[in-house]
Amino acid sequence: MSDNDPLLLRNQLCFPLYACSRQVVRGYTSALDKLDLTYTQYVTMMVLWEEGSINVKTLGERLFLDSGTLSPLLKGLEKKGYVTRVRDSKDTRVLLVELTEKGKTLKTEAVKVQSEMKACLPLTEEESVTLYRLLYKILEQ
Amino acid sequence: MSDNDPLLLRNQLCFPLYACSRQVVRGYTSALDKLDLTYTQYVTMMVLWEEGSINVKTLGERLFLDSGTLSPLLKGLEKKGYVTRVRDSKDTRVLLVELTEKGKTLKTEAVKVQSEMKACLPLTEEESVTLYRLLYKILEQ
DNA sequence: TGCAATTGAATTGTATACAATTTATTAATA
DNA sequence: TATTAATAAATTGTATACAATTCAATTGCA
Repeated sequence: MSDNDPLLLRNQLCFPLYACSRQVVRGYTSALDKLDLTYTQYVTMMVLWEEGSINVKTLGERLFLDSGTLSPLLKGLEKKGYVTRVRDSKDTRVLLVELTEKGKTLKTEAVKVQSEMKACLPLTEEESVTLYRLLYKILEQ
Repeated sequence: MSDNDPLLLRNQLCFPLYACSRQVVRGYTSALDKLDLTYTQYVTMMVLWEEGSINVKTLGERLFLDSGTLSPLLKGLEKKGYVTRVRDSKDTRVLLVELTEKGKTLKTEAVKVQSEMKACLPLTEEESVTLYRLLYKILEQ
């Protein structure tokens, strides 16, 4: 078991990525309790706060998620009263997801969660930018 | 909707972390098919290739996972014949997980998967080191 | 020693992820 | 136009994650 054994967990890049992602999502989970949102629902709402309304396919492209994840998730958001789900009359295959007033209102609370979470991050502004760029470099490959 | 709106998905650090982690895990998933391992099973095996045997609590500390995830996962690895699960005779609360011969043998194949995956990463060696350090800085907070 | 507190796994319940398949609808073309 | 191909969601099935609870065993200590 040498230190440069590529199979050691501590020599892997994928593992801290995987563990760190879960840790951050876990951190958000408790902060999001007061909004009655899970982390995945939260990022979905973020797209909706930006777009107002969006179809499932486009939403999936933004979040790198497919309908297998989004279909039940969006039904959950509808049940909470944050979005409506309506078929596009031009093409009934397409489902349009739209913010309700209640969903729009939630954004105010979300801003607080966001700054709260950002304050937890033990990185300088410069380090955050570096991390951000490296992650997108991988994502955009 | 201004560009410096902190709630925009593109202004978040958590989102690329979350999306990137899933993308990398998804990449491993297909490469790991030939080993009959999922990604989480793979990192578990990595700890075992390093340690030989380990109890569930210590394994959980290494992987940042709890028994809710590990208990069924380890049963799966046992069913595949890669590990054995035996109670510690000194303290029967403790479950010892140990590599089988078949499990040890698998490491040879895993080395190939590892170099295959590393080649896919669009980062320079220096960038990888930077990313690694930033991720552990967050993980160790 | 007797028993309350602690500990280590397992279990329960909920919510993802995601590959694969299915269903309904629309587009394309012979 | 009649089919075939393609597309968008939904569904199905499997495997995590993880909080919360349970269960059995061990420790601490009055």
